[in-house]
Amino acid sequence: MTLHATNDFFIPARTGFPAPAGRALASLQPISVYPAGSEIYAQGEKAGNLYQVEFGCVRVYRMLADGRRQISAFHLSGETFGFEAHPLHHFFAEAIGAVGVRTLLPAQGIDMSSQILPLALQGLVRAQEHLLVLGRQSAVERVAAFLLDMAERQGGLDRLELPMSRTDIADYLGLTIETVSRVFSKLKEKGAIRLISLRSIEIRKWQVLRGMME
Amino acid sequence: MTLHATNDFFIPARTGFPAPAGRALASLQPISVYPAGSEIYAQGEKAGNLYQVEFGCVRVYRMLADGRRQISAFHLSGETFGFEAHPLHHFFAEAIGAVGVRTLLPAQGIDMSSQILPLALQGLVRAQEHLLVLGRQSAVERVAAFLLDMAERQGGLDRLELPMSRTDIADYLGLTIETVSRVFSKLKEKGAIRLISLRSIEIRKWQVLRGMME
DNA sequence: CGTGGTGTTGATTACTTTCAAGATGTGTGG
DNA sequence: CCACACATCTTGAAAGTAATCAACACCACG
Repeated sequence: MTLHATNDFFIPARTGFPAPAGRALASLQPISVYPAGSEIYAQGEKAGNLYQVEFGCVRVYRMLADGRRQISAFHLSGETFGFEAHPLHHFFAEAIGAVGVRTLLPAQGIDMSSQILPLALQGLVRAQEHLLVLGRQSAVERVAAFLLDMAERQGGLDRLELPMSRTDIADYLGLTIETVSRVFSKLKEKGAIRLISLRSIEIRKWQVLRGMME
Repeated sequence: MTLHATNDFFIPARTGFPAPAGRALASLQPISVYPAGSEIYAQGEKAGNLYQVEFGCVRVYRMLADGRRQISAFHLSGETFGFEAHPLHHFFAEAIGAVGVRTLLPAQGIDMSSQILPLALQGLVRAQEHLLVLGRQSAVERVAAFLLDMAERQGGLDRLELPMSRTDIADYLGLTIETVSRVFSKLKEKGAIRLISLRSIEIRKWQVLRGMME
């Protein structure tokens, strides 16, 4: 699937998520809109650009030869992704739903390291914290951690939106969709959460979820 | 355990591992020697320094309240660690065996971002690749990936040294020591590896290990 | 030559996956 | 607006993998 982005499109950044930070980095760049499921970059492609999400959600992932997939991160409004240590991409990035992305071109001559470094470090800490979840936490703990993380990134309100499918959640948490579904049901039974719709959740007992993360 | 490093010690960087890269970053800094098991920094401490391993091996990890531990990375000679996005450390760093470390102090006024950024990105890619291992690979695959990674970082020779205990390996791979031990035995039976000693391994069938990573 | 720490091996248990079926939701065309 | 079809999600039963519990072997140290 090699859909291309509709370029040079102006879209007001209305997302329901917190306003993007650090926009000063490249305010002149236009926003590209990627349709649902389209590829932003692929493993093996030339890397170099950075991308800032304006609205929507992006998944960054890696694949094994047999089709197993691990999503290393979801990126919501205001977050920056596309960091690579080498000339070629090691990961895939795809739009979940329609996504508005500001491409930050590597300015020739100008060193933006000091602006980029904090963003890279943010990603590094996030990844390392996720290692703890994948390496040492049970299915329930993983889902609880995920919900709390998503809630926090959306402003810490009781109600949160899940822009991604169960499959995406499973591939992010290192579980199967069935297990994710079962855990959702269990949390629902316990009254910790309420499913307003499939992609919309209300957290009713923060303490229960927090207690599950230890 | 708050052992302190023996400072201002000159130790020739003889390690058996590849020579450190990027030493120009702070060639003036003295080497600190941390004794086996000592703490280099702890979660909650003020962050800001970077550390470059001169010899030995460092483990960086996180803990859950109930004692579960996830090692997010081992750092060998020449590698740099200590990156943090926030003013306080989110992780612990400890010496495995005796370790020589060059502390890179944050130079006031001078912006070293352009030198630090590639190192941070290296760590980011490493962490994200490890996510795939923890999230989607079986015990055997994890151990195989670990051995190949260690071998590669030590020059790609048939013989490799494991500076860390089985417990450390388990906590890095998200397994128990029993499972790690069993996988080692299984690989030994298959003739893929030979245990020269507990901490010294010969890889006899690279293809078998590689095949296990998919 | 004990002694404590580390590593190995075996038996059982527990959790997650896999396989399978059914339910719910969404989008399209009539 | 409804009906159908496909995709996504949920639930159940069986199977598999790694964890846990337990005993023993090995190694380093005094």
